[in-house]
Amino acid sequence: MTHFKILNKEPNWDNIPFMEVKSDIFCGDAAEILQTIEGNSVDLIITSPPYADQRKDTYGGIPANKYVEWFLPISRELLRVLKPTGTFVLNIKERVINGERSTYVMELILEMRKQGWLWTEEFIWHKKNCYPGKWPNRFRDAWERLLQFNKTRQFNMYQEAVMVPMGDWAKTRLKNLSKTDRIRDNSKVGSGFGKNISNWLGRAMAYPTNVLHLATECGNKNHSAAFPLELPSWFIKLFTEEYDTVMDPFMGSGTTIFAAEKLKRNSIGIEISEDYYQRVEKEIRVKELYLFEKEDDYAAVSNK
Amino acid sequence: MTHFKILNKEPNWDNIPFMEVKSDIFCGDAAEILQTIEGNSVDLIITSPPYADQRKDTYGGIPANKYVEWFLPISRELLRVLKPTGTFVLNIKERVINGERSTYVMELILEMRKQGWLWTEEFIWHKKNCYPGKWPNRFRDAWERLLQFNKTRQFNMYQEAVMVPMGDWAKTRLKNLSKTDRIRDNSKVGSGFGKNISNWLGRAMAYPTNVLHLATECGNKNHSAAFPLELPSWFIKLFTEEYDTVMDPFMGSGTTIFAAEKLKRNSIGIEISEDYYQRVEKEIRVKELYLFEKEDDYAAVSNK
DNA sequence: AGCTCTTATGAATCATTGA
DNA sequence: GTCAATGATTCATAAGAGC
Repeated sequence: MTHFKILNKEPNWDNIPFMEVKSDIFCGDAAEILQTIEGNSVDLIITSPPYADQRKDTYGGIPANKYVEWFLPISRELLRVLKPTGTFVLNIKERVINGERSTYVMELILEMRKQGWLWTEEFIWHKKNCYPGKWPNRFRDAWERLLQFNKTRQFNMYQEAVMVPMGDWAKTRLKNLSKTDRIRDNSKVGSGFGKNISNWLGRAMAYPTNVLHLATECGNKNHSAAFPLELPSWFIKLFTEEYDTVMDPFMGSGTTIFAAEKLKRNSIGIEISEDYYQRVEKEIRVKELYLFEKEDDYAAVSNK
Repeated sequence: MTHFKILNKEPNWDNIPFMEVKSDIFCGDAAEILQTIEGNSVDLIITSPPYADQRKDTYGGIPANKYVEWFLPISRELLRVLKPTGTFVLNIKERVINGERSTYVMELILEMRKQGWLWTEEFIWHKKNCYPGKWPNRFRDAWERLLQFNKTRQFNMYQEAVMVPMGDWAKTRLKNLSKTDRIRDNSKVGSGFGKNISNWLGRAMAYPTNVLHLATECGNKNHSAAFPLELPSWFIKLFTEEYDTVMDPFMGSGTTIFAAEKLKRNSIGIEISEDYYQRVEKEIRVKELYLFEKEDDYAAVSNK
């Protein structure tokens, strides 16, 4: 009954969303289901598609040399459903084949650009607790690509939503502004304590970089999530506002969908595996039940 | 006279190399000079060529759309001079052009594979102190690629040489090492953190991953190094043994050459800028002088 | 010696202006 | 219309100074 605790601590019910966002999930092939989705309707697509030759049981194991031609019809549909201001974040990493890194990711980027995608940025997900192991000619692989694609150069980005706490230096530095800071500032702004430094005042937060340090999910719930909840959460905060629509065409265990719900974004999920689909649907229903219970609690509270 | 201090503290001269390794440096165009180098003679090539449109003053700033065709003749020669067991580490990062990441690095990888290179691995250099800045649609760029290419699948790799301390105790111990301790240790063993410290650390060592966390060089003397000394040092230790040959066809300020000297590897450097070349040559001569002085000191000590 | 405090700056990127 | 030059923005790190 964890939620009762939460309820007791959070008596201001007005702020709690009640069925405000919805999660539409579909079971089926991504390329086909996508055709039923309205164009220019999605604010953020974030997904971790099956990597080549992996998860054979689920996706039939796309061979590395067929990967690009398999993905291109999907990325074409994604381009269609995405809003002009939207963003597509693709989590992917090439696997090692015969001692070499495979090149399908690079080929995919080049082909997607031909489709009209802009390859705006490549974030690095540094996996702090990557899989252990030892090989004679290779170290542990501790990073994955997070490729950012856009439809236009004018996409939405809400940088303030993902600012991180600043280091301790800020406090001391602001107390005693160094000579260099003054000089630099004066030379550029030319007016004593310029704009820059006043921006620093009272600021405890800094903008992040394009390197994300996240651990992989370690809680084993029988099914492994492609990425930790923080990963889609970070991009959802960065590229969408509340009540925007987030899509994951390879939903898997539903990490993206649950991150969206938590952040009050509508979401669309597609999953080909009946098993995964059922599990996510069940979890969504549990959440709905929780919300209904909360409605009862709300009535009880207002009766007091 | 800093080195006299070091000498006084370090009377055991036997461990110090005396002109054991040589550094051959050339001033000229890399593609041309390379043709004079013997085939199958180099154990490790590590370099940071000018990035597209970068370093215009030195290299004329190769445009992004000409980059691949500019580099391919060089990489062909590098393939020739590298030993079959050798490794080529290429430090590079694509720049942003018109809001998009440029694709020349990916195209280069694809073309180099056609030349016969194996694209074995991609290390990430996480630049902890990356360039500041703020833009409406982009975060600070905090990483660069370190592409590993090989001639054959049977390349030399000495993983034990780059093992890292494990656990918090080791970290704080390392952090608290005084400067003189580090210098003394380096000068004696010539291989990063040597005997003394590894004794303190005991057996608590782990293999690293393919993500390197290094700051860019700070407090430099007028000329900027492409990468910090630790970067070539790490790869030199990983891919070569003492008295092997290390090459940097874009020597720049000579970071790779000095790292090789310090680790007792022979080195070959090529640099097109007369200015950079002179500076490196001068520094090499200073080191030779230092070694001669040391010989005198040795005589003095043994007379006691 | 071991702290804290001070100082300097780095393969950057975007919007704007001027040729 | 293109293209080159300029100004504005800004944080983590290390070396050095001071106690």
